[in-house]
Amino acid sequence: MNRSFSIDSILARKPKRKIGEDRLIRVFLQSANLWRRFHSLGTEMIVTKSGRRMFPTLSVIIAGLDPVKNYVVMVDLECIELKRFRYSFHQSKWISTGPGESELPSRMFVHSDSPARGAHWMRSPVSFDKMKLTNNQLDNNGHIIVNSMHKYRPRVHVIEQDEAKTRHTFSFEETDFIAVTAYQNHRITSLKIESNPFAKGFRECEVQDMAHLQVPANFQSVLPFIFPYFANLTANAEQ
Amino acid sequence: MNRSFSIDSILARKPKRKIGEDRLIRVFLQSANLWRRFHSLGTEMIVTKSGRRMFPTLSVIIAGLDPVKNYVVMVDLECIELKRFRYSFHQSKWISTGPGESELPSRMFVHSDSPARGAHWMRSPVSFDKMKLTNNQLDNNGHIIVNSMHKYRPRVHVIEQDEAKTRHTFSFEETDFIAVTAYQNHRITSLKIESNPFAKGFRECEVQDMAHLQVPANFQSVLPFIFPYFANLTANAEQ
DNA sequence: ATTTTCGCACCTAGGTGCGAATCT
DNA sequence: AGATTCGCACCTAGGTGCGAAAAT
Repeated sequence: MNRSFSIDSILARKPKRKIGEDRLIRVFLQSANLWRRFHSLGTEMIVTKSGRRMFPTLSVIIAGLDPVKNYVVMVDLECIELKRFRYSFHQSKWISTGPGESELPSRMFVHSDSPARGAHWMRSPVSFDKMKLTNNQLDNNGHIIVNSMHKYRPRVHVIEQDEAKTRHTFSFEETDFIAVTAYQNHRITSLKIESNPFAKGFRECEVQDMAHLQVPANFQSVLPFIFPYFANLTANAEQ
Repeated sequence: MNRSFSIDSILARKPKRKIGEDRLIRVFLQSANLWRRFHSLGTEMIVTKSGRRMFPTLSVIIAGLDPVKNYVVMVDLECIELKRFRYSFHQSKWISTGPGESELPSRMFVHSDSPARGAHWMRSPVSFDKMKLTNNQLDNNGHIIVNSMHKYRPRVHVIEQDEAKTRHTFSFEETDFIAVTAYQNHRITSLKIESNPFAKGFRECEVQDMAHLQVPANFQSVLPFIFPYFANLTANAEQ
């Protein structure tokens, strides 16, 4: 059957979308499983004067950008509960202790690839591993300033570099964390040690069977190389 | 005395320069003294399959850019003598041995800050320390491909990101080098070891006076911690 | 005979939590 | 008492030339 359309109805149609218009930008969290393991325990992030990385690292996969348009990608921290927290070792949980610090707008961590075309951002996961948190309110190293014992949620911002500078913002509940100067929940400590390669030194290795170990035949010839080392240790200890 | 000008002579004058036009871009070599010490001996750069950094690092100070205009900064290598070289240990000098490989156009090392505004490039020295040289003609890590035993001169290119894409190219005689897979001139080796922090392990330290060193009092108590280590070494050696 | 490759010990540079000391 | 700081040992990650072995 043939269909006919009135001129009016045709003119009333929305214009076809132009390429690059009304795109649906999507952002997916990387390492979501690891984030969830921390989240279920109550994620803590160490914060220091000189700046400390986050672990897990915030890293996202971005889709739906215009490959040839330029974008700036950045992260900031939203203080998601305006109160101060304290960890009750007794109850093994965080309890709020009154209103928190008045929160200034968070600094932005601009990803160093910015600005770059959509094709670049979508080619591979975008990692914010260089981002550091500090509790130094006077920091001038460009680190993100937070208040210890407060709760934050990272936000990823994708800004189109045209006249409109349209901003798209994404965040993930799994990445909530409380800023601390020292870990409170020892389960968090354990999970960090277990999963962060840089903390491998604190992992409890499986105890090896050392029954077969013997003093090597050449041990005597090796001793002279050891003496200065220990002598040095002693000398230092005496200072 | 009054001077008069004919209408014609006034019309024949060049128009006044507009801001941002006909700028005199200048590029200065960093660490020029170090480069000259190598150059006077005949600089050699190690080249490997997996890629090797240059030392000294090519680093330049850029001046005369338009602060708000965008530029791309890149480096390539010009093969400056189309012949193959050989080091005569006898005469302690490089001698040419016939025509070299036919040289394909060099790959470009694009500085990772590109594109950026003139203000950014002029703010601090622009270092190409991430650039790596390879002799693998099939390299797909984006390293700069060179022929061993050939002579090169790095070129710095500054490209204006406008319609014209004007390219300005700079190079420095002090940065000439011969690509090698192993150092030929032992004076070059010595100067590399002396000046490259990563080669500190090969420096001849001043021999310390160890007369004061003695076996520490607690040496016996420490021994158990050493035994497994050496036993391990021996076990490995026997495998 | 000359040139290249490869594993290695030894570095630089910097990211971990620990625990004693200190601050508030 | 709770929160923070700081030096430290122990890691990751990767840039050095060495020297034996291999390739050409």
